[in-house]
Amino acid sequence: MDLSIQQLAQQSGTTSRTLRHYGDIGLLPPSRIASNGYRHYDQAALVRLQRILLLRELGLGLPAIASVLEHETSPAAALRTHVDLLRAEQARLVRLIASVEKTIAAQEKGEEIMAEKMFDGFDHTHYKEEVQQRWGKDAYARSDSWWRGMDAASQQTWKDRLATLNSGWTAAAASGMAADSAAAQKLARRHVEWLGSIPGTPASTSGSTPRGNLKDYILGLSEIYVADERFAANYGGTAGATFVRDALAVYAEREL
Amino acid sequence: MDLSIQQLAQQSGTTSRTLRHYGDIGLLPPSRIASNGYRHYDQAALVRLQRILLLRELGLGLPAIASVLEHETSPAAALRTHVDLLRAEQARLVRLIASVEKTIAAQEKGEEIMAEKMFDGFDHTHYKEEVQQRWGKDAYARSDSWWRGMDAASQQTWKDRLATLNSGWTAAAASGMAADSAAAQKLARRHVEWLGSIPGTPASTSGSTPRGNLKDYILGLSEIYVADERFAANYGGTAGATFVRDALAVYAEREL
DNA sequence: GGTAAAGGTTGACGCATCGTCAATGTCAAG
DNA sequence: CTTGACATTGACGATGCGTCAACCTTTACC
Repeated sequence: MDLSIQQLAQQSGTTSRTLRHYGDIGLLPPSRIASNGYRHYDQAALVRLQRILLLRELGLGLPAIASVLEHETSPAAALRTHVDLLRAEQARLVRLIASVEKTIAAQEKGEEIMAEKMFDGFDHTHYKEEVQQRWGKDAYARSDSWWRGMDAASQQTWKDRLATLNSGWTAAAASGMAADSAAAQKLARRHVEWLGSIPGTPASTSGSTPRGNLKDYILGLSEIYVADERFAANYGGTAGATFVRDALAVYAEREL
Repeated sequence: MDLSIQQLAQQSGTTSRTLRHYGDIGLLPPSRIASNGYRHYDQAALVRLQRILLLRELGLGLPAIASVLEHETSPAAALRTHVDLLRAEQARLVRLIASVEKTIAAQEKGEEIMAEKMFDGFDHTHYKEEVQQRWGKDAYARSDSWWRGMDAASQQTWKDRLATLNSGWTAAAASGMAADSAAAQKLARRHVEWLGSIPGTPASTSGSTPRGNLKDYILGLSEIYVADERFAANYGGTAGATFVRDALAVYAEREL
């Protein structure tokens, strides 16, 4: 029951070029190569390909797919990580669209006047937004390789810290405590410290960026938590996200 | 008031490498090149750079930015097109996230059993979803260059057709007519024809893909209209989107 | 058996956007 | 004169294949 490369391509909905590429990078080697050089694939290869395509549809990169298939440890864990990345990207797009629409609206109001003033004020007024957007972009681009560069233990530690933080925030928000209470501020500090473990951001200690950036970064980030429902869901709803933002804002003003 | 490349980079928040790149591709040529080869930038260049960076933050690609800055005709129009593309990408992510979460949930329920059955049934059960997702991915990747490859007149024609369609659908849905009525079916036919003007999709006439794909493509697409609120907004709310889906489904079953 | 049409192979370039060396030149300061 | 900061021009890398190009095999038909 051998399949030729074209047959496999057609069955799975990809192209033969893609299959040769997967073969080249070792992601899906042909199960047999005939004496004339032709590639042949068996049923196992078909199944593997289907899994690859599924993971690809879910947005994983080819190296990530390879690592999932090799360390056959719980695809669910890999997917859970990935969904977080997707959410970050999704949140970025939400802000992006809002920002573009705001720009369009502003331009339509007074094209002539705005045309210059808008760009004049760019680096001052829009600074916070810029930080937000840049953060989203950079972080997503780097987080994947960063994440996969960690060993399993570090990954677990990182996720544990996140889980602890989230449950702490949720409980604090539900208890009705004040955002500037000692307990909330303690959470805020831990949150900022946790953020520091993500490289390539103003909060990362390895960066040589001045602290002024960090404050704006935290303030911008906390606004995202409120503005985007996806984050809000992590903190027990909009009220929870608002609480997180307020606590972070107080902390940023006081300590950064 | 000349600026060196480093000064400009620092002021604008980019890197000197980026500036040299922009110079190389002609997007932002240095206003003066000294006899020693050093680049120097004046105030006009700074303003231009700020506009470039703003557009980049909004997600435009460098060729798109160049075309906006050259044909200085209404940046709003360019942005409006872009926001549509962003929305498509955003919709794709929404579906992607939902899909990944569904996968995770399914896996957590019965890991051992599902692990194989899931992938067994992949190409049958998930085919529609695959079509949806692939459409979103491909379309976004290609639509930008496709769109910018058109002359202004063609762009206008295309947008007019879309606007006409949308208002037609909205009106039809509001009138309470049946999805299989003649008027609705006429709209559906026009809708499918309009879809054919987008290259790289099963609906495009230039493609040599068999008609079986087209039917699934249309069915998958119409589901998106309902599932995603962004599209629904185009058709006068969820009810409108449902109407569009039903009408397209009837059309697909009868004609494709 | 000849010939043409499919279908196969291995390169290798291209795309978008710079990051990141490498090798080298220039200028201001000690 | 030497050192160090700042400048230059290449050129590779990364992502995931699309798209030729040049060439060989197999199949089908006359």
